[in-house]
Amino acid sequence: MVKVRIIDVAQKAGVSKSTVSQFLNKRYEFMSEETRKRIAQAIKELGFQPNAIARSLKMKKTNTVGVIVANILHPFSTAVSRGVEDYCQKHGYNVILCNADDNPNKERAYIHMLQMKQVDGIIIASTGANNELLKQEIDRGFPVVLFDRRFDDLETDMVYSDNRKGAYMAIEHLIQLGHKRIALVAPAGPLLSVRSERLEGYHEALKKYGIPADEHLIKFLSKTNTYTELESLWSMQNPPTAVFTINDLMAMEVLTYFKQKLVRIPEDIAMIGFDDFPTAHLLASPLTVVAQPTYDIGVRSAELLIKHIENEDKQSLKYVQHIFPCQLMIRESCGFRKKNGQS
Amino acid sequence: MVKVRIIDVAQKAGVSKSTVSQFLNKRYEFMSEETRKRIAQAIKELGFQPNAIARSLKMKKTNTVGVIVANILHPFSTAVSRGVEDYCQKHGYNVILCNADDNPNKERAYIHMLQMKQVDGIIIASTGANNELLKQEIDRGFPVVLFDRRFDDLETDMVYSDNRKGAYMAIEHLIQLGHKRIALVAPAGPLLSVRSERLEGYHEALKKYGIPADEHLIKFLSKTNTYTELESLWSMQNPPTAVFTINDLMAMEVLTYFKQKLVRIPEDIAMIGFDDFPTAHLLASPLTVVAQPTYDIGVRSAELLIKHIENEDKQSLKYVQHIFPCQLMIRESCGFRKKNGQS
DNA sequence: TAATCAAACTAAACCGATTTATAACCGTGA
DNA sequence: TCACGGTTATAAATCGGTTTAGTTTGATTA
Repeated sequence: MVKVRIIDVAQKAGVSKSTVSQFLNKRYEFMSEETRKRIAQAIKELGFQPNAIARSLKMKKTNTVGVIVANILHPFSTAVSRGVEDYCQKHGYNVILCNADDNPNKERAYIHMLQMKQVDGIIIASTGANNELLKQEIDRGFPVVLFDRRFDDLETDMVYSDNRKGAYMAIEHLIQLGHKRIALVAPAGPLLSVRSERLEGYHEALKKYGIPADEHLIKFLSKTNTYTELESLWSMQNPPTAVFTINDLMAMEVLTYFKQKLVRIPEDIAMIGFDDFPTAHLLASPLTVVAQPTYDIGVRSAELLIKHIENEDKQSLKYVQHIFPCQLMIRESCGFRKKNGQS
Repeated sequence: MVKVRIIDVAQKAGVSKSTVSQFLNKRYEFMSEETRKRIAQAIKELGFQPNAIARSLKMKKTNTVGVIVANILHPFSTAVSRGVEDYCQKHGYNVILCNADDNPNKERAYIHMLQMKQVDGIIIASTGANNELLKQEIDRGFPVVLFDRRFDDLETDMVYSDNRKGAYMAIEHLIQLGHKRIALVAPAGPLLSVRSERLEGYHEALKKYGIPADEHLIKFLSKTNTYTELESLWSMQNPPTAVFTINDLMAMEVLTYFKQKLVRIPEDIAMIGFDDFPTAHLLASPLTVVAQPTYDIGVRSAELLIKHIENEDKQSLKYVQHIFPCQLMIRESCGFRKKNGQS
C-alpha cells in the first residue's frame, strides 16, 4: 500500500513541498504559470491525493461532524440523518452517524469517541443523561446542536417541532369526529420534552373541549410490557374509541397488536400517529398522522452547526431555537375521507 | 477551545511524553507502580483525551471504515448499514456512511474522499461504473468488500444473496397458485447482477413450468416513466394476474399505483415483492416477499472487511464469496393464507 | 575498583501536511 | 557597480501523538 505524498509530487515537479502545498490550496499568486503546470502534471501522473489526516492535524479541523441519534429504529431518525448528510455533503463535511440506542452509556462513549476523533461539532438527540458532559463541551466552545428534544439546562442551538400543538391538533381532530375516550400510547423511560409536550397537547385539547381525562387511557410501553399494556387497554370495561400513538415506533406496535387481534381501523377504533413514515399511506387503513418535517429538521440542524463551526468570531453568535410546525395528514384511519391532508 | 495534550499530562506527572504514551498503550512493563499512578492521576485531573488524528497519522490507521450504499432510500440499504455499524462498533471501528444515490459521479467522489480520509477499508454496493478505480485500489492492497452486487471483474470479498433462487421461489409460488401471466417490475438503469439474476430466476421458473415468456409483461421503471409504464401494463388487452416486484422501492411504487387505481390485492391481482421491509406485514394486503437477511449481510461484510484489515500477512488471505439464501415469506398478497413463512 | 547489567525513563525522529520567515533571482535606477 | 523592490520559491517549525535508540541510575559481579 504505497501512498503518494506531497514530497513525491514535489520531487517529480522539481519544486519544494511548500510550493506544492501552495498549489493545493490554490494560492497561485506567487507561482509562475510554468511551475503551476508542472505541479498539476506531476499530481496527475502520480495520482496524488492529499492525506486529510495530516492536514487535519495541522489545521485542527477535520471537516467531519458527528450525529448521535436516540434510536435508529425510528424512521424519524433515519429521515433526520438524511437531511444532515445531504446538507453536510454539499458543504464539504462528512458525517459519522452514531446510534445511542436509547442507552446513556452508549451515548457517553460516542461523545468521547467523537471528541477524540476531533470532529468539528456534534448534532445530537440527547438522552438527557449526559447533559453535564455536553454542557462542559458547550462551555469550552465546542459546537453542539440539539434536535428533537429540548433541554432548558443547555445553552446552544436547538431544532425541534411544535409537539404540543401537533398533539393538540390530533386530539382536536378526534374530538371533532365525536370521540371522547381517546387513549394515548407512549414509550416508557425518562420524561423528555418530546413526550411531555405531546402529553401536554393531549391534555390541553381534552380540557378545551371539556372532556375529563382518564389516566387509565394513557399507556407507557417498554420492550417487555407492550402486549400486556395494550391488552389491558383494549379489554377495559369502557374501552377507548380512538388511540393516539406518540411516535412512529409506537404506531407500529399498536398496529401490529390490532392486526393480531383482528381489530379493524377505523371501524373498531380510530387511530392517529405522530410521525409520518414511508409506507403510512399504504397500510391496511392509511394512517392519519401528525407529520414533522423530518428531513428539514436534519438540514436545519446541520446548517446551524456549520454556521457555528465556521464562525470564528464566537462572541457575535446568538443561540437559536428553531421550532418547526407540524402538519396533520388526514388519511383514512379515523373513519372518513377528505380530499387533502391540510388540517 | 483549549485541548489537553500528552505533553501537558507529562508535565503534570513529572515524566516525559514517551512515558505517558507507553502508559496510554498499556505497556506498563518498564514503569514503576509509582509513575503509573501519577500519570493516571494527571490524566484524570486534566480530563485528557488522546488526539486520534495525531495517532492515526503516525500509525497509518484510522479505525474508520467507509460504507457506500447505492441508494439510501431502499430500506435494504438502511438495514445493511445497521449490520455494518453494529459489528464495527463492537470491534472498535467507526463508520462513515455515504449515499451514492445511484450516481456514478457521486460514488467516485465518495471513494476519493474516503481515500483521502485514510479509511482502513471500504464496503460498497458498487454501481459498476467505477470498477476500474476500485480494481486499482484492490490491487494496491486496499481492503474492499462488495455487497449486494456481484462483479466478476473484481477480485475481492463479496457478500450477496442467492437472487436467482429467490426469484425462482417467488415465481414458482405464483405458478403453483395457478398464475400464468406474471408481470415483473424492475428499475431501469444498467444491468447489474442483482437484476439479471432475479430475471434469470423468473425466466427459469416460467420455463420449468412450460409457461411462455411474454416480454410485454416485463417493465423497467425510471423516475419519469413510472406511471405510464404501469398504466400500459395494467391496461393490456390480456393483463397480468400476478406481479413480481424486483426490490422494495419497486414494490412501493406498484402499491402506490394500485392504491390510486383502486386495484385490490389479491382480489384483482396477486403480488410478491423482493426484500422485506418493516411495515410489509401491516399493509392493506400484507405483502408476500422474498426476504434477504439484510442485517446479516451487513454484519458479514463488516466481518470480512475487518478480518482483511487486521490480517497483516496479506498473502494467506483468500477472497471469499458469501452467498446468503433467501426466504419466501408467505403473507396474504397472493390470495391465501398459510401458517408459516417457510417455502 | 572497574566492568556489567537490568530497570526505569527520555531525547529525538517520524507520520504528511501547512505556514512563516527568509532567500534567490532578476531588472531597474542612481 | 551597487542598492532596492518585486516576484517566485524554499527551509524549517509545527500539529500531537508513537517508537527507536539511547541514557541514567544503582546494584551486582569479577
